[in-house]
Amino acid sequence: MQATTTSPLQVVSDRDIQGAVHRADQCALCPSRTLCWSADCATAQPFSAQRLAKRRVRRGESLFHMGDAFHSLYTVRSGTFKTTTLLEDGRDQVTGFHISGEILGLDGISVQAYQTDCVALEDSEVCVLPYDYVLGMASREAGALRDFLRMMSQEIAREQCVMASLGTMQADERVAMFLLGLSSKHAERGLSPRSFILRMTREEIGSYLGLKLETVSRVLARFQVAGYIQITNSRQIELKDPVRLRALLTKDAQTQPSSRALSA
Amino acid sequence: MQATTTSPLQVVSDRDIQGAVHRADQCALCPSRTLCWSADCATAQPFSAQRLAKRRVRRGESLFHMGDAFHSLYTVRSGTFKTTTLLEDGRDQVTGFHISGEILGLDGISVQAYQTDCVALEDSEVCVLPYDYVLGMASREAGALRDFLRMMSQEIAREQCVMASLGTMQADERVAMFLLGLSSKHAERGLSPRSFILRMTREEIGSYLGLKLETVSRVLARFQVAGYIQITNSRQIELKDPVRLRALLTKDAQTQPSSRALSA
DNA sequence: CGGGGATTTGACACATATCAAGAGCGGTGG
DNA sequence: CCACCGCTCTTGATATGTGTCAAATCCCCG
Repeated sequence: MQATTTSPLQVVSDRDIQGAVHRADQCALCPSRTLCWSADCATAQPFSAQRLAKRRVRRGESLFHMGDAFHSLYTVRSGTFKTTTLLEDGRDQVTGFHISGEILGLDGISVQAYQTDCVALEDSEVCVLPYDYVLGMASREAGALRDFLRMMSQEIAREQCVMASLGTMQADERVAMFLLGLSSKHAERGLSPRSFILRMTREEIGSYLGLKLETVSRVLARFQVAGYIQITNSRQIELKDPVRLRALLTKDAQTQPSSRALSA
Repeated sequence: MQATTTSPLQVVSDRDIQGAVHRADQCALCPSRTLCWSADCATAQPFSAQRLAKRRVRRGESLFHMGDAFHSLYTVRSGTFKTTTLLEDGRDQVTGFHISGEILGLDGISVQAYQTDCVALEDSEVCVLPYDYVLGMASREAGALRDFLRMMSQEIAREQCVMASLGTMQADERVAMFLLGLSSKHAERGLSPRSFILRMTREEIGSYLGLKLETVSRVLARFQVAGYIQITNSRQIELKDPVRLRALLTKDAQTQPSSRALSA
């Protein structure tokens, strides 16, 4: 705990200082190293003098709230987060689930206030990237700028993908896409793409996919009966047949079993 | 037409050279000046030496295709564009409508290839922003970097908003939000927020909102009967009662007329 | 003036929401 | 250790919003 050390970081809030500071070289051990933008930075420009604060967020706690003043971005070091938006009439919707290596808070830049709530779904840890620091980094280091823009662009593309699924797919396809998306995220991180734990509730999945929790539950049940997946204790998922699961997304009406066939 | 002039721009493709070049000071007259990122740049750093190519895109023509190599961003000078994604099974979905001052192509940065198709809905014109030029600009000018990140962040936030509407709203609300969104875009540009032309078809609106064209048509018809809007020639829209239209979005079940009430 | 896409409108089907009840599970406290 | 509580999840019966199919009209464009 060297939170009192003089630091080049200008806008680290009190809450952000809570966690221990760590050196860039520790990023070499970070599980999200190859995915983490700040780790890339560390490679591009040795900034061992720099210190990035970490912050722990326990299950159910918020990393930031909608409307909070925007000062920092965060990269997930460990754990899982959900981001949600609150609609005018009180309903809210999950806009994303995020695990190690992903950047949180990008939507806050435009209005200098976070546009979403961000809550940990399990005990988690993030790196704090003060925005001033990010801007400075991006100005000085062409590589950092490029990487950062790439991540923002990726987020835009990801959301377009979700929009497409919400707009054109039916329940079976949405859930299949959701499971396969989780699977490939895990694969990118060297974790098993076939077996993982759902850290979110059926309701949260439904909110993300524009479905009700009962529908999510029923679809998962059908997938299990069809032998596509195996569910243990509601949360432990094993993809028994990723190929047929993926086929649900590319179905050309006539060649694929309809949802009715699945329910039979 | 000085397309043969030696230019500092490295990666302007042949197609991009088609249009006339123009000087930064012409941006002073650009209708999207206050919204256009490149115009802001012009203000921040005089770059009268720089030349930005323009490009005309006629109704129905593509500005870029999904999968095309990514070299440039574009800002809309005049006209209207739609961006669409193609799903694996052939269905496609409109992910956005764009008018003057908006930036196109942001999703291409991450993979260096456009992730969407972009088609003009009427004869239109764009400024070409070669990405190398944008990167250079962002490195040299702190203000340009900030503005650019702000626009990307805004795009992320916009998409989150659409996701929320696709996920939780029903047809009436989606269409109301769509109309009000168009209205405020027009207001930002000093155009009438009450009266404007829909440059897109019912099918394109439906695709954007995750509805079928018939549903869009029916909702608009109900809105007209209810006195919320006035439609002339299918495409000319006048918002007769924006307040009640907005109230549809904030409805607390009991106080608002249901969709059934509207249809009666 | 003709033709073809866009739009409207109706009847009906169906996927998903809604409502409801019960089971499973983990945590907590006696 | 067990009993209880609350939350999550499952499953069934029914309701309903929207999709689907079809036909007629409109209107823009050549």
